Amino acid sequence: MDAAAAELASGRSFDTLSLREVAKLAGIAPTSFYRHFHDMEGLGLALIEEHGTTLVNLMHRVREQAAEGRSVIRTSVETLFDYIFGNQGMSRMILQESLSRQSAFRSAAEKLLVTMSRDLAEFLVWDADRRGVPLGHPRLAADSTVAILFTTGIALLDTPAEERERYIEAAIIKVRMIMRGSEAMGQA
Amino acid sequence: MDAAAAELASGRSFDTLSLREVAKLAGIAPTSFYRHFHDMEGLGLALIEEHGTTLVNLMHRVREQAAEGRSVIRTSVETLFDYIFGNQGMSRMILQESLSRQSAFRSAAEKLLVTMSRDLAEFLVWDADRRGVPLGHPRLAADSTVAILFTTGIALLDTPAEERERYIEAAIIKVRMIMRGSEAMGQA
DNA sequence: AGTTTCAGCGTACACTTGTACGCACAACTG
DNA sequence: CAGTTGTGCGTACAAGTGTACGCTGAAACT
Repeated sequence: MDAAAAELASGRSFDTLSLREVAKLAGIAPTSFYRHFHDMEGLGLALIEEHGTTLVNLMHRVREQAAEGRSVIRTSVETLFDYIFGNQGMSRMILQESLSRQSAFRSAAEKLLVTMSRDLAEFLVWDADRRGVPLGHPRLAADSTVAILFTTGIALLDTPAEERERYIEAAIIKVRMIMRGSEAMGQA
Repeated sequence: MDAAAAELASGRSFDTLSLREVAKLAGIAPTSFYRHFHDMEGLGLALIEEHGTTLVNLMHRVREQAAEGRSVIRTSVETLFDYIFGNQGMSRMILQESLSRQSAFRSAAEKLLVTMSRDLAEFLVWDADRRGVPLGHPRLAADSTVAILFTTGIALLDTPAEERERYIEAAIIKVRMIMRGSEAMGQA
């Protein structure tokens, strides 16, 4: 799994990755691969699974901590972007597979994004209630936010360092814009 | 190009597509491929180029026509989704490549999305002026809209027919939400 | 102590891949 | 009519692919 993740991080797409290659990088014989996974598909699913739970837990924790103090939006965006930066290969893979054709990968990746969206929606509703500001279509707002953050985050990876700060600020504005829109729709 | 597009439409990802395979599907010998493209990369770029200009022109025309009568948002969303449906393979490829590692593909795909976003922003500003409603961060609003529409559109492809209508309505609400947010930010 | 399970290995096979080379024929161009 | 250019072909090769088969030795049970 480490070998595959490392190769993904260096830009390779998962389906150009061969069983033999992964085995060689992991320092085992090609045939020994089968002791661990039935397939390359098995490997891919295990990778998505692992990073998925990590990511979901991470965002959970961030929202709990951020409630006391700084802007939740800013903290969440920055944390997610940090994670994407630290796990470039996997993040790219998850988003790309969620856009692929019906397959085990696509289901796994989509499940993760849906979970993140559902969790975020739950938080948004709770937070809006607390502030007494009704939201319109909170689930759709969360959906949009997750989509925007992932696409922006991935795009950020190949952006020259000096422009990154500007892009992150732009992402924060985008999220705020969605929230404002949702609030406006909640009042109507 | 037709052979490759057909294969993409059936769910294959571009980089699992081999030169020999494309040649066979096109009914020519593998070596004849080189008479047309220097590379598989050449083929891919030509495909993106072709569909890119088609798509940009299509959206242009839709906005001109839609100005007289129906909701611009609704018409644009429906037209774009129709295009994505009619060109599943290419649409998927463009979006996936825009999320890949720095490469010729990624540049080409990104260029297309940026163009669409710029065009949309231009229209939004013009339309907002006309209605006397100032927009906040129109360029970011357009960015978000394009991202949302493409990701939603691709996701729609593998959605059972009976749920599609609901998803399309959801996409329209998402876009309206962004517009409302942009307007709210424009007033502040 | 005896047995089972686990994780590794080498060899082998049939298949696919990109591409170098040189030849053949059509369609234009002068 | 001679020549150039564009598009096609078959053959060949070295490299890489997934996986079947059966062997090993260590670790973990019973």
